[in-house]
Amino acid sequence: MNKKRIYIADDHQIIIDGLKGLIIGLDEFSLCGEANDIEKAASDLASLKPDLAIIDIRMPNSTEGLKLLQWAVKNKISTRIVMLSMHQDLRLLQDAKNWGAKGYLLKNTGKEELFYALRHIAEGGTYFFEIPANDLQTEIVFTPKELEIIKLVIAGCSSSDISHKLGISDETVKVHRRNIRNKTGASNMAELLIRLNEIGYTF
Amino acid sequence: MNKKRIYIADDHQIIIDGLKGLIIGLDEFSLCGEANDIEKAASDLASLKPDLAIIDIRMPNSTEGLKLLQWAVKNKISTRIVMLSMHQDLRLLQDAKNWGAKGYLLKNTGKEELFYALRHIAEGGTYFFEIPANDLQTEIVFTPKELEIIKLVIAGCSSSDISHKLGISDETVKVHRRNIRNKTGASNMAELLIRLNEIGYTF
DNA sequence: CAAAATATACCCATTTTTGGGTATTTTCTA
DNA sequence: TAGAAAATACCCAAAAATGGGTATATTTTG
Repeated sequence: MNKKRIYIADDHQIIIDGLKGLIIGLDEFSLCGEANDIEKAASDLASLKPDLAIIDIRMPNSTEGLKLLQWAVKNKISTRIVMLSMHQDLRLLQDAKNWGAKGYLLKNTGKEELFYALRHIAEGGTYFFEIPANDLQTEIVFTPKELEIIKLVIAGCSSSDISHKLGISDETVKVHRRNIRNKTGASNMAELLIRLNEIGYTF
Repeated sequence: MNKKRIYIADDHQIIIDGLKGLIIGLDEFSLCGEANDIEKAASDLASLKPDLAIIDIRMPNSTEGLKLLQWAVKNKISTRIVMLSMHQDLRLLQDAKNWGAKGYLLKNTGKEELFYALRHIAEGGTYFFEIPANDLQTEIVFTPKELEIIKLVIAGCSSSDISHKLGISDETVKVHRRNIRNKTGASNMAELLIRLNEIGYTF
C-alpha cells in the first residue's frame, strides 16, 4: 500500500510538531514537509506535490492561508487541501469551500475527528466542520472596496488616513465604514475590531 | 524510574492532542490529564497533583490562563507550571514569571526546545523563552483600574458605558483611557485594540 | 440591454473621542 | 509617617465618529 503524503503549513511550530506526532502513528499517511509561512509552503506544494496539505487559514505577514489555497487552485496543484482554523466562522468556511478546499477543521477538533477527516479526504471525499445552527451567523459579504477599507481599519487608520491612502473622499470612506459597521452589527470602532476578529481577521 | 506526570490545559484540542503525541514518545514523562477550560484544569490540578502542567496563557471566557497560574500559586499547588503563549511579549512573560510559572514557551517553539524545557523544568529548573533584544518592548505596566477598564474596552464599551458600569465619572474613564492609549502608543480606539491584541489581550 | 449592486460624495446634527490642562483625595510603599 | 503613585473629576477646544438623509455615476450581472 502506498502511503498518502501529507504536507503541513502553520505558523505555530508546536502545532506542526503536534500534528506530525499524531500522523506518524497512522499507517496510511507519511509526512513530506512543513512550512511556517506561505511562501515556503507554495514552493513546496509545487515541487513536492503532496497528496494532502493541512494549512492554517491564518498565517503571519497578514497574508492569509486562504491566499495559499487560492494560489494552489490557480496553479492547478493537485494536492487536496484542508484548512485549519481557530474560528467557527461560516464566512471563512465558505470562502475555503468556494476556493476549492477539501476540508475545514477547527483547531479544537480532537484527533479522532482529525483522523476521520484526513482519511475521508484522502479517499476523495470532503470534510467540512458542521457549524451548529445556533451559531449560524448570517454570512457577512463585504464588497471589494469594503475589504480594502477593512484592511486599513485593522491597520489602525482613521477615516481621513484611509481617504488619503485610497485617494477618495473622506465622506465616501465614512459611508463604507458605516456600511461595514452595519453589516457586522458594531456600533463603534472598538466593537468593529472585535467583530472582525471573531470573523477571522488578524491584526 | 518514576515518570513525571504532565497535565495539559489548552482551549485548542488539536494542540493538546499534538502535545500528547509528542510527549507519549518520551520515556521520562506520562500524561495524567487535560482540560479545555480553566475550571476543569483547576479542579484537576487540585485532585491529580501533576508534577508538571502546560497551560495556555490564553483561555476562553476571557478568563486568562494567568488566572489559573495565580489560583494554583495561591492554593499552594505543587505542580510546576509552564505557560504556553502565542505572543513574544515581555509583559506576559514577566507576569508569568512573577506569578511563579516555571517556564514560558511560544507556540511556535519546536519540539526539541519543548522537550529540553520540560526536562529542565521537571528537574527543578526554569525555562523562559529569550525574547530577542530588538523585540524588547518597554514593558507596559497597567494599574489595577486601568486593567479593569481595559477589560470593558475589549468588550466594546464606550466611555459612558464604562462609567456607568464602574460607577465613576465619565471624565475619569476618559483619563484612564487616555493613559492607557499613551502607554500603548495608540492614538485611537482601533489602534488601541490592535496594540492590546499584540500584547496578548483576547477579545 | 435593463436592473441591481457598488462606489462615489455630499447634506445635516449629535455624540464621542482626542489632547491638553489643573486639582483633590485615596492608597500604596519605602 | 512622608512621599509617590493612583484614582478621582473637572476645565477647555478641536477633531473624529456616529446616524440619518439624498443623489449620481459606474460596474456587475441576469
